[in-house]
Amino acid sequence: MPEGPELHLASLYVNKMCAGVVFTGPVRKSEVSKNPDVPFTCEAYRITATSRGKEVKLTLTPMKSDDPKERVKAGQADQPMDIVIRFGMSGYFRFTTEDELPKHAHLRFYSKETPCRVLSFVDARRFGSWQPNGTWQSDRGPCIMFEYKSFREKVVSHLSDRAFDKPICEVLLNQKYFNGIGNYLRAEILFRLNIPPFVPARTVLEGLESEDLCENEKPVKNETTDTKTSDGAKQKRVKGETGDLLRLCHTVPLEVVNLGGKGYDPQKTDYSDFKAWLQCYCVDGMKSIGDHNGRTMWFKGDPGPMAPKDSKSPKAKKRAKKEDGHDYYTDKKKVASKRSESTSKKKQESVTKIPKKEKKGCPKEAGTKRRKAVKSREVTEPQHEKRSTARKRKSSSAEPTAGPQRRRGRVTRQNSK
DNA sequence: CGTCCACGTCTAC
DNA sequence: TAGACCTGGACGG
Repeated sequence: MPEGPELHLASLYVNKMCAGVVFTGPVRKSEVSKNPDVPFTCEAYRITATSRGKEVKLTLTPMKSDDPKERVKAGQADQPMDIVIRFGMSGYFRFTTEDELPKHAHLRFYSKETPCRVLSFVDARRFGSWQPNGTWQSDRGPCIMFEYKSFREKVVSHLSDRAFDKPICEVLLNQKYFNGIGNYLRAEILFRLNIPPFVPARTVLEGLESEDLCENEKPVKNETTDTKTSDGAKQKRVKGETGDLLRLCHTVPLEVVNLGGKGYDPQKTDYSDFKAWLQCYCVDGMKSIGDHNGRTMWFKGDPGPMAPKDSKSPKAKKRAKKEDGHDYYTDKKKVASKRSESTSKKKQESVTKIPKKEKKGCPKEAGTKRRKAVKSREVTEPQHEKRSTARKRKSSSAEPTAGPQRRRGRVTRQNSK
């Protein structure tokens, strides 16, 4: 469960489950983990957590002891220790009894209770990592959810950085500026504003103010914001009910936090609320192509000018290792797209592939009905906005029109040229 | 059974 | 800009 919202929900989970619980002894690591040992042991300590972007920090705090001398002799901690954890693609926390330890529980903290319980950092793929006595990774930027002001200022004041030469969808994954945004969030955010994913990032971001004028506005109605029609330059007309791109990098993740559940976690029972929340990522009827790093970008409509010509894919990798020298036959697969057209106008359509049957890789609803999207046409019709919670769930089964609609329009494609 | 795909970094040619 | 690093679920044959 890896994007900002999931990491934050994980920290809330730890604080809730471990409130009042006393832990004891050494912190234990699985045999198979290549991460460092955590040199901490204490007769009695507590655990609390905080999150920042895509990292969680656990703080182990020794409880007061009547006999400091004894403690020191026993090699016990008397000072708190912070452990900074990154979740990789599959990390999460679980608090269980000792005999219910989840498979892949790579870092464990034991409680002092008698049927003892264990707080585990579970990580099936082991892409996650931790650092004892750690600090927030220095090259990661401010948290998009809880350090919004500095996050925004940092982006706006660094637009000349070459990092912004790339397509906006790829820049959104750059943790130096967007700490907490991941693959599903970038799709949902760009979708809400109808921004083509492969448009140069700087083009989309320049003109945004370092201060979010939206912040102190009420529910903000159709605040249409003027536009200093005064010839040249940018006209700020941002804002609307939604806000600009940077603001959505803050509010959209918070929506997931407010869903409660566990965010992206197909195995979870309350995963359906999250699935119902998704409007674009893995949604039927949406398009998807691999970006320049081989990550799947989900979107609707125009891919934008910087879309990969020949959708790359780090797939097509390991080819038989038999022996035969000749096998530079290695890749093919999605190169299936026609080659037609060619120069002149960049008509896409060859790059975008619409899900034929079921998209692999996107978790199906276990047991329940799948989410159907408006396959026929894209809804342009204003629906009744009804924000609020996604408590409904269920959303009637056979509803063919339960999908994502709600186009807000107003793209604000500024830029000069 | 085998292939493809997955919420993310990392480092090496 | 490729791989490497991993496990496991969904599909296809």
